Parts: sequence; C-alpha cells; structure tokens
Amino acid sequence: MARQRRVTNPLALSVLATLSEGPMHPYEIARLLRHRGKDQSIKIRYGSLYTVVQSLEGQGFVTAEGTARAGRRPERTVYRLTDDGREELEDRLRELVSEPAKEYPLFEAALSLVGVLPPDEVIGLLTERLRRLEVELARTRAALHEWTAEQLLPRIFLIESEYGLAMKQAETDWVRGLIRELTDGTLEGVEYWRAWHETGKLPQEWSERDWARADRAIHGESEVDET
Amino acid sequence: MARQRRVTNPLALSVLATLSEGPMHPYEIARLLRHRGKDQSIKIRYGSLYTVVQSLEGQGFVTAEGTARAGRRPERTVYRLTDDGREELEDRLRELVSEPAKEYPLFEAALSLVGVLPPDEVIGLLTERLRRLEVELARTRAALHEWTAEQLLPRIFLIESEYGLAMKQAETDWVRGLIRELTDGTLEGVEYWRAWHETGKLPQEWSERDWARADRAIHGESEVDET
DNA sequence: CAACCTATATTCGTCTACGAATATACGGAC
DNA sequence: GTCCGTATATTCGTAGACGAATATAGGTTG
Repeated sequence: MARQRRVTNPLALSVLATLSEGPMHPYEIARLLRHRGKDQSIKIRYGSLYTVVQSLEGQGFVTAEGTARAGRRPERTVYRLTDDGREELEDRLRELVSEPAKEYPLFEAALSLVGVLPPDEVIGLLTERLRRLEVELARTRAALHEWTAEQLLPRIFLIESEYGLAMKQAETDWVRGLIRELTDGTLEGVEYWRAWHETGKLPQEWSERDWARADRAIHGESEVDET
Repeated sequence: MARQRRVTNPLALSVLATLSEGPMHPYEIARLLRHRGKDQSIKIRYGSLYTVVQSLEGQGFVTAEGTARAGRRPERTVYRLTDDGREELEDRLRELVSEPAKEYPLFEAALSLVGVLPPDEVIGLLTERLRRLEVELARTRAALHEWTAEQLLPRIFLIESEYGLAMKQAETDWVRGLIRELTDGTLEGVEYWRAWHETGKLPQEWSERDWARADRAIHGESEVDET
C-alpha cells in the first residue's frame, strides 16, 4: 500500500513533527501548533488538515490508534506516528534545511510586471510598502526584543521568527534603496520606462533580440543539479 | 456575468500584463514570458495556463477574438484584454506593490520544526545549505554584473532579479551567522535542545504555560488592519 | 433560564494546480 | 523520402487546497 511519494507539504510535515511528541487527534495537532505560534511560519487550514492526515495515513506514515469520544463531542480519531513516518519526517526536514528551494515570492512577481504602471505612481506605491514594512518590522522586533530580554524562552526556540525578521529587514532596506534610486534618477532606464508610457513604445535599441541575449546572460544554464 | 473575484494568481496577472501588449493566444503568452525570463519570478505551468485563461474569460477580463489556424497546427484561440481586464491588472499590481503579503517560505517552516533533528546534525545541514547558497549567489551576481557592465539592458528592466539577489544574499548572511552562533555556543538554548535529544524531555522551566506566554508576546495582536 | 457566544471537532463541495498525454508541423540527417 | 528530434498548441484526469457548513458542548450575561 501507499504511493510513498515524498511529503513536501509543510502542513503534513508539521503533523508528523507534532505526532512525534505522542498520539493525538487532528484538531489537537492544530491547536498545539497554533498555541506554539507555528501557524506564523506554516499555513494551517482546517480544510486541508484532515485531507493531509488521511493522505499520510494512506501512505503509512501515521496510523489511527482508534476513536475516542469525550462527552458527546464529535468522534475523534487519534493518530500515531509510524516508524516510516518518523523516517520520512527526518528525511524531508534534512532536505528542506540543506537544499535551498526555488520559490516565487509575490513581490518579485509584481516587480517583474510593474512596467505596466507609470514610474511615478510606482514610487508612491513603493513608499507605501516601505511604510507598512517599517511598521511590521518595528512591531516584530520590539516583541522579540522584549522577549529575549525577559528570558521567557531561549532564542533557539524562536529561531524561525529571527529568520523572518532578518528577511523582512532585508526587504525593507532593499525597497528603501530602490525608492532612492528611482527618486534621484540614479537608476538607469527609467527614462525609457517613462518614454514607453508616454509614446507607447520602447526605443528601438531594446528590441526583442536584445531581450533574448539578456535572458541567456542572466538566466542561461542556471538550472544546474548541483550535488 | 462573471464572479468578479480579485485576480490574485500571479500567472493570471502575467497573462493580463502580456495581453496588454496586444492580442495573443495562450501558448504565445507563455513563450513570450519565458523568452523574457519572467518564468524566473512567476511559476508558469502549461497545465495551469489554459485553466487560468478560461477563468479570466469567464470573469470578463479577456475575450476570445476568434480562432486562427496557421498551417494545420492545432486551432489557436486568440485573446484580447478588455477594459475591465486592464483595470483589474493595474489594481492588483498596485496592491501587490504597496502591501506586503504574508507568505510561508519553506525554510522558515523547516526552521520551526528543526528541533526534531539533533543540533549537531543541523549544523552540518546548514553548512551544506550555506555552500549551495554561495554557489547560487556567485552565479547570479556574476551574470547580473557582466550584464550591467555590457549595458545590454538597463537595470530597471531586471529589477526583479536584483530583488531576488538581495534576498538570497540576506539569507546567506543570516545562515552564516546562525552557523557561527551554533558552533561557538553563543546561541542560548542549544543546551536544552541537546538535552531534549538525550533525555527525551525539556527541563521543566520551559513548560507549555511558558509557551503560551511567549506566543502572546511574540505573535499577539499582530493581525492588524493597518490602513 | 434563555439567548448567545466561543471552543471543540470534522465533513463536504468546489475550485485550482498541474503532470502527462495528445496531436500536428517543421527542419535536418542519412 | 523517411526517420527523428524539437517546437507548436491544447486537453484531460486526478490530486490537493480550502471556505463554509455542520453539529455539539460549555460558559456567560442580563
């Protein structure tokens, strides 16, 4: 039985990880994860949870230990991690930590299409983004700071928050830099962008053929196996 | 007609953006996007493309201009951007640029579960990640550098690559720092992590109740509307 | 004590994502 | 001229994601 496909789904991994602390029913898993703030780094949707647990059962990574019934609440199925499940959990975790995965952040997508808006408007939008980023950043940093200061939990148990914070900080800095370059005219090419919006076309020198050369230079041969 | 739901799908947005340059059939849209390297920042799957275009048609954001047939290739349906479509494109783009979206990077998820592996192994895994990140980084930076040096395309048209690069750089730096702190013992809490793997349990002082207080401090009230 | 809100626990139906299959044309190589 | 690899162009089936609905219990407020 079981298709033995690799468990790439983060929610599924967090189910395995939680069950490694002992048998539980799905709702309890979700409650524990939320309680520990893991829902900040892993998207937890009840709609997905039960599908995911069923699929893990089908693959033999968890087994139903039986159904308990407290009071007359809905029947609860308690699951237990199998040996296969623990192995799968550890393997996937090793993979996720040691191999950077290609992801597609929304902001990167937006930047790659942002040419359809006029440059001056974009400066305003970026400024708004910067404002919001700074607010988020201040809030998160303050909480984390207060936190380590009071020594409520050692830093290592909040390491994913520190990562998130570092990335948010980096984005903030980058956006600030971009705004500056757009504003003071340092960023080369803005004149073509503007011209395109006024005349409806790019100057001939940046033709399709140039795009093609550019693509090869930037992206060519980048999908290497790298083992 | 049309459910008028907001088009959040990046692939759908890139379809609208491409059609803003003129009527095209789906395959041509994908070809153009790939040709321009947009597939580096937007996930393009043929399987999704046609579904997405159909859905856009259903919402009235694009219309079929008719079916052309070159030679005896499969029949191609050419689509055109509607006025609604252009408006939707611009609105979504404005939103994506000005409002940071909550995303769930895989590495952050992995970090939040990494406690199930023993600390010494994790140091090794992180070192491997660092190695790979540095390779990727060097490759991307070299290409981008060579590129702006030769002035093949102005920087503004590669802005999403610069963003990706900056984020990758930030992650690299962060991982390097984490490895250092883990190695030289600066990071507080590693002793509990190690103890947990040896004895199977955490010292009492970091009990569930402490977790609860921590959660409130770190994550509490963080979902603010912020307009 | 009725009305109401919140927490517990799961199911359902729909919509989306996408790998794989399909089918044709075209340009070499032999 | 036929074989084959590659580019063109789309459809299909299935697996996964998830909002919303369902159903019960327990606690609170007036």
